[in-house]
Order: sequence, then C-alpha cells, then structure tokens
Amino acid sequence: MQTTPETRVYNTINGKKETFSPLEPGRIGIYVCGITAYDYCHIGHARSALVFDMIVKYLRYRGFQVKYVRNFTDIDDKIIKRANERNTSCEVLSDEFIRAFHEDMAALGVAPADIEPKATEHVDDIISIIKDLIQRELAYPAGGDVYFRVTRFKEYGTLSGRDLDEMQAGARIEVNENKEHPMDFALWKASKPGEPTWESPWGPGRPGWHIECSAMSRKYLGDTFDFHGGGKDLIFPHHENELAQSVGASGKPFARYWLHHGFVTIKDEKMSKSLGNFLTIREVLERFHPEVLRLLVFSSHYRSPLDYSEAALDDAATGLDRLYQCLAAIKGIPKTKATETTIAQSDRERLEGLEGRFNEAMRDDFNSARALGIIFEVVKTINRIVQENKDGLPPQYLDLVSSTGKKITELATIMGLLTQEPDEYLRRKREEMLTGIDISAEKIENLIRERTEARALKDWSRSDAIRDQLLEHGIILKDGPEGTSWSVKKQT
RNA sequence: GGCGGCGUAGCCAAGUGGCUAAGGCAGUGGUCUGCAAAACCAUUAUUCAUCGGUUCGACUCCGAUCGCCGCCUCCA
Repeated sequence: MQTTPETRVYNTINGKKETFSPLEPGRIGIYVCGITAYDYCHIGHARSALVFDMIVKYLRYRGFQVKYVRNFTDIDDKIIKRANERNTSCEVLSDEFIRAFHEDMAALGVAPADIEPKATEHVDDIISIIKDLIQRELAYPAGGDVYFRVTRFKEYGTLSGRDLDEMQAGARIEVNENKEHPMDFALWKASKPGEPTWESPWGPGRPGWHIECSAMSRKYLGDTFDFHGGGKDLIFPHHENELAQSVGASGKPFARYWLHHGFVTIKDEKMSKSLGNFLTIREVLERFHPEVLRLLVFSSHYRSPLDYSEAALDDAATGLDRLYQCLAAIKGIPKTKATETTIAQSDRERLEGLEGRFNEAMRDDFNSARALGIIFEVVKTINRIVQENKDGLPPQYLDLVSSTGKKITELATIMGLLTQEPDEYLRRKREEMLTGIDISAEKIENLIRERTEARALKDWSRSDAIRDQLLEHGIILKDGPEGTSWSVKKQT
C-alpha cells in the first residue's frame, strides 16, 4: 500500500474535478444503480458494469476498503408490462433476468458487488423512509399514491443543474390530478388489479422507482456515503429525485461524489431499447473475447461517449493480441552470463516508471485510456529490448524485464485485462478460430510435413502450391527457425 | 425552447497556457524469409472544426459561427 497521493474525481453535482477524500479514512462506500430486470443486458449495461468494476478495483488496489452496493430493480412498470405479455409473474420474470445478468457479468469477468439488494426485499425500508418524508411534509398521500412535494425541497434541481420553472416550461408531463405540482413524483403507487401489491399505511400498492435506491443506500451505506454512480441518463430524474428523497428524509448530506459515465452509441446515436439499436452482451461475447470488449471500453474515458462497431472491436482485438504476445515473448528470453548487453538508461527508466505513470493517469478521474497508453508504451519498449537481445539478457536485466511484465499484468488486471496466461490465451485463440475452418489440424500438419520435405529439396513450386492450398482453407503458414507453424486467417 | 457535452492525423483516442501534441488500428519503409506470412522495429498531425479576442506565447482561456450528440419522458 502506497502513501496515497490525491485522487481527483469529476463530481456531477458541481461539474468540477475534486480531490477525493473518503468520509472515513481508508474506507469507501459506493452505490451504483443497477439494472431493471426485464430483458437481457446490452452493451450499454456492460459499460456501466465494467466502468464501476474498474473503479472499485482501482480503489481497492490503492488500499481502500470498499463496500460496493449495486441494486436490482425488480418491480416497476416495464416489468409488470413484460410479465403480463409473457403471462408470467413479475417475480419469475425478474429472477430470470437477474440470473441472466449474473451470467453476463461472469462472462465479462465482472466481480459481483458486495451487496446486490432488490427493491422487493426492502419494501419495509421504503415504507419507513416514505413515512419520514410525510412527517417532514416533503411528501403527501393522494388517492392511494404518495408523492414527493418538490416545491418543499429548496435544492431540487441542483444535481442536474436545472430549476423547477425551467423544467415546467419544456416539460412533457402526463396530467395527473392527484399531484399538487406537475413535477411531483411518485414514492408509492396504488396498485391496479393484477399487479404485485404490498400493504402500506396508504393502502395496497408498490414502491415508485426512485425511492428504492434511497432506502437501500441508506440501509447499507448510511445516510451519507462517498460515491454514487450510474449512467448519465440517470442524472435526471432518477438521481435528482433520490437526492431529494434522501436528504429530505435524513436532513443530512447524501452522496458526496456523483459519478456518471457516458453512453455507448452506435453510429453516434445512443444505444437504447426504444431505438432498437442495441446489441446484447451475449451477442457480442459470441464473437469476441470479453477482454476485447474491455479493452475497447477502457480505451476511452468513462465520461465520453463510446461508439460501438465491429471494426472498433476488431481493432481492440489486435491490440489485445499485441499485449499478450509481448508477455509471451518475455518468457522466451534466454538468460545469459554475458555482461556486454545492457539496456539503455532511458528504457530502464521507462520500465521502472510504469506503475508511477499508470497511477498518475488513474488518479486523474480514472483515466483508463491514458493508463492503457502508458502500458502500450512500455510494451513497445519491452518488445524492442527483446528484439535487440534475442541471444539473451544478463540476469539483472532479465529480472527487470520480467518483473515489468508482471507489473503490466497486475495493473491491467485492474481493468480486467491480461487475466489469462499469455500462452493459454494465444493457444485458445487459435483453437477458437479453427472452429470456423473446414480442415482438420491433422490434415494441416500432414500438408506442412509434405511441404517441409519439398522445401528441403528446394522444390519451391511444390512448396508454394501447398501453401496456397492451405490458404484457400484460411490457413496461414509461418516459417520460423524452429520449423513451420500455422495460424488461422482473420475472417473479414 | 431550456440545460449540458463534443469537434485533435485515414479511423479510434489521450493530453497541455510555452519542453518532441500519448497510445491503439490502418498505411508506408525495414529486419526476418527461397519468396511470403506472422511477429518486431522505424515512420506517419508545423497542427488540434472555423473566425475573432486576451496573452510575450493558445490547440489549451474568452466570445461568436458552423457541425454532431445527449438530457429535459422510461433508459446504463
């Protein structure tokens, strides 16, 4: 654990990068809004999970004890609607997609949150917080519903940077006679026939969307805690309303730092269910290694938009191979006793400076893109050293190179990258590619043997014919010092 | 209409009031090879949407213009 230099984070609430200091020294509480479980997750959800996975892992690497809470919304309008369409219950439906979510996260290598609470398991906590709000006259029951009284909460709008008058001007709000003010929002909704229902002081009903997060964050992290995160689209109304509810109920500060990540776009348009331009996580993982997606995601800053395309993933895949190939190459350097070979001072400094520069980047609002750039720089330096010292390196230099390799692996792991054994990764990659090829490995090996004989006889035309034959099957040959190896051509 | 963000090489993407404007992909040149391929190395922006202003000095700060995107309704 290093003496921690300051970490700076961009806080949505004031639009500034601030120096982070935890509420309690050494400990961090973070609440992230998870999914509404009624469908498979798309790449946008993946980005959210990956970004906060990285942030939590980084904070832990920095020595903080992190309590990470990410909820599931398992009761809401969309779930009710979908359950009705499918002729099933909300519970069955949301369970199914929570399971699917866990599968997707496991496939992505995203660690589970420490606590993953569900709204339906916290109805008592929700009711209790609503009572507090009513008592403080920040909420009122009306026609079986309960609404938050926005005009009573002076700071309403501070998170999203708007004020009530502005919002009303351009508002597209449904008419609701029960509400005192058009911007008042539901804390509790009277249930309609056939909907899941809980008893409450205001009659049978169910929680509104925002209140669950106020109740669950309070329960697991307390009234005031460090980080609250989610996608930019949650800033308004979800987080604005949460803030109002929580501060309203407790009279204390709520989240101290608000982190919001940018969207995944496709052709520069937001990926969303309503636009229908989304890809599910499982669809993408059918075609790409999870670390490829991670490399793409962390190649841009978490607050920027991220444009998704197959081409971008192809690029990322090539980049990932480069990283793994470097690590594999390090293992191949022979050790020599020679003392003639040296590594230039500037190169040594580059290798030794890796962790410091990596941290400089990550400390600055989790700038994973810059951090990756630094890793790639070091990889390039190592590749050059390896190239220039094919005959081997003396022990002290070999130690430097291999410990740098280990450090690269350690740091990349914060982003969930380079988690496999390099040889294993490269081997499996080849195997996976072979599945789309209409020729067996055995047959390939036989042809290679035949070609080797031809080459020994300098029968180049025969040799080239065999190479062309294999190329038709998508197999590329490589003649190296230890004989001929082969790989599968990239599919285009 | 209100609020916010973005515009950096062929593509993606960091970054800074003044040292060589990271890095990845693609391209080009080389090493290697019988020729290739793969891998590796080298190289690729006198310039940061446009026009003004502040400054000794701006791509970085300010203003305007153009273009793109997001939020204001469910949404990661």
